[in-house]
Amino acid sequence: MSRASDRAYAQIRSMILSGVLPPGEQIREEALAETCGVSRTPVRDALRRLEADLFIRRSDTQRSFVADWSIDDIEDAFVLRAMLEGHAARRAATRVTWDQIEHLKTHNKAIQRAVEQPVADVPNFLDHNRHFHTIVMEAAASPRLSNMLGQIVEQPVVLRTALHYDRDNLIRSLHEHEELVFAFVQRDGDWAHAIMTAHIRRAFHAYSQAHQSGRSELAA
Amino acid sequence: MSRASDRAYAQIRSMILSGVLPPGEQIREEALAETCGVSRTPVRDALRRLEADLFIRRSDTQRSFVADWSIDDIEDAFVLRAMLEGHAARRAATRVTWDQIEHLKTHNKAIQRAVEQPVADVPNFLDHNRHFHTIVMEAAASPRLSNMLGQIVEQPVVLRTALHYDRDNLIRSLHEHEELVFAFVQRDGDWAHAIMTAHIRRAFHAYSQAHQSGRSELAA
DNA sequence: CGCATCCTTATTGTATACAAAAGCGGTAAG
DNA sequence: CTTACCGCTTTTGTATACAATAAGGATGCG
Repeated sequence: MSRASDRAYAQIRSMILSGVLPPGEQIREEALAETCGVSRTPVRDALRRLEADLFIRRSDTQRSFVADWSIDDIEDAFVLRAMLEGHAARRAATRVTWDQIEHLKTHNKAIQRAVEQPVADVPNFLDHNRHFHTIVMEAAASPRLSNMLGQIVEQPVVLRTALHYDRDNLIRSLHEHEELVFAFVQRDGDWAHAIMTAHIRRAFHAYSQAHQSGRSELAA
Repeated sequence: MSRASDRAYAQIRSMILSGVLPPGEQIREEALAETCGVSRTPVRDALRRLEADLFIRRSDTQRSFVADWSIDDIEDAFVLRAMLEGHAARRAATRVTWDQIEHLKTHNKAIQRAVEQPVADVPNFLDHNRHFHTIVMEAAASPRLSNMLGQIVEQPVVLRTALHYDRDNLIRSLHEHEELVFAFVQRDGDWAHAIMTAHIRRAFHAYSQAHQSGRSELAA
């Protein structure tokens, strides 16, 4: 898409995610335009998209505010993600190609290497984890499903989740990926669905626990 | 929202729904601006919203076209809608307030009146049907779910579906709504889920049949 | 005759100026 | 002391002009 409105979108989004624009903060188009070094026109464009993504809310009188994501909101997102990605896994089980299965195995091996490091290589874990899930979505062959998941799976949340993973969670995550591949090989959609649902819900509980124990640092 | 961009949105939307802008037609901002009697700015605003509503698609080079859905796309959307709205019904069953239940009953009575007309009053049917589903979504209390469903439930498809409903389908639809209210009163999430899933899938098959038998008129 | 490339034209993206509307504060009346 | 109203300031909405980019067609080369 267009350069200026894209930059504005990415920049405002990252400002929200990094906390520069805290939840509840009112958003003034002109101020953002100055920050991003563009005029209000592309900023307004970006705000529209961010509003559609639920990063921004508008009052009844057209004022924009940074959305406030409570832990409940995040659980909500995880529940939806579990449902959608479980559905994707079921579809994928009967559609995935042998070539895709090979790719999934390759990524799992890379994840294994990342986990087996003396200090777990989280960036690599995340990278291959993302590719793994992307391949599953491709195998599910439902553009709408991919599109919706893209909106729900906020990488910052994924990042925070993984950052708080202990080794046990990392290994469990890997094993779930491996099991999912087995289910694909067996063309067992129900099994794939169950594994993926459990995979996402375990991730939520890891996030939730880390978030609770990490409250003090946020409050400080 | 703002007057000009609202008028533009409503007008363009109705042009798409009425077929003045047929599927696949390229959209030129300036031409629409002239038609709506406003400048390009609010038209662009409206196009963004219509794009989010999937009334409009954009090519990789930023050209806008009236969306054209294949039957496979539509089935895909219906499957997702059944899943999401089924989930919403389950959540709603344990959260819906008595006040909301009263509203649901009111809309069902209005739907009944619309259906009982000598010639079914489809606009009224659609209007109260939409309100009914909106209340269910509100009762489900998941903003993300509402948001995603808003993207998936393509109003042109809903409209066409209802336009092709025969009286039998209209009555079945009403009965399903009534059953759903019963399930809510019983706080039976599983029942609500099942009814809603069946409701959506019946709608798909009605659409599918109407679409097939209606091909000739579209081709003409 | 086919195909690549450049040039023209059509269309979209961005900036700026101005208009409309909402918030805010002060003042005066009850 | 409260409240309603008025006008000033801030913020958003719209129009217009201009810049950038993509489509379509002509021209020249193989």
